[in-house]
Amino acid sequence: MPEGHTIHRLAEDHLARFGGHPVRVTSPQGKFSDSAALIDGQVLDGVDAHGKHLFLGFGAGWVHIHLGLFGKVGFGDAPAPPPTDTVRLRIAGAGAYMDLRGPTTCALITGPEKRAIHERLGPDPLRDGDDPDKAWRRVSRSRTAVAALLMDQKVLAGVGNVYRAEVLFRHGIDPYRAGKDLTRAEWDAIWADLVALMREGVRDNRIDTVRPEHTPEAMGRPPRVDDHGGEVYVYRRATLPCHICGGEIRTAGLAARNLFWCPTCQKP
DNA sequence: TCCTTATGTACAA
DNA sequence: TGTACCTAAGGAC
Repeated sequence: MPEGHTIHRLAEDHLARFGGHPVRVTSPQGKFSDSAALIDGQVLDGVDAHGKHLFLGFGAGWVHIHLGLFGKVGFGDAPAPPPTDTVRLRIAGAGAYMDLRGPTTCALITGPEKRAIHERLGPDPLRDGDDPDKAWRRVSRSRTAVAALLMDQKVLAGVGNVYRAEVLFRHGIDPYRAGKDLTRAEWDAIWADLVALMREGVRDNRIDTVRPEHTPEAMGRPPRVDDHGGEVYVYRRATLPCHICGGEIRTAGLAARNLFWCPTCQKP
């Protein structure tokens, strides 16, 4: 379930549960066993997150985690139960444990390797001080559809399929519009909105994008929470009525992912 | 029990 | 553009 807000939240959660104390590190599934042995018993002394990349710092290096599409982190209270055979990484401390399953990446890397990852990622709305101008320089020169640019982690880090669909809806922007046809004001508004939405996402650990005046309650419709855990305008709402205009939400494939938008509220 | 689907990315052709 | 990879849940049989 990972967009950038999930990863930043995980960084905070790891620090809160394990920071400053030695932990047991194992790989019940086996693929991370050699590296786990190198950090087992060390102190978690720092965490970092950039886009969808999570970094856990130990004396021996950084554990680089990318959840991909299927990866999941589960926390629990100590004592940890026997792990199941799909647990790639288990970290167990005095009061809590975490199990990582199904990640695209779980690897022990060096400081320079970590730096190289930061260098190939675009600015992240959740990293204080990241510069939206860096993203604007690429967006404003590109003929690529803005919906594809928002998902390109080299342009902008942390936005995934939900935030891209929702932020374009909130700004009434057609997903197929070329990046170079966005105005500077539109880009600044999108960035500011992502900063606010994703910070809320970290705080609440879910994606909510519907403005108070558009909630079902405010619109006189029955209350509802979307089945991915938050309240949204268009994501996975294909063929359902738009919260604002009542027209049908449309879906189409774009860059191997499902795109959702309202053709009435997001005119070309 | 099998099939589909999913908030992602990398690499081959 | 297609395909491979990692896992689990839900729905169709």
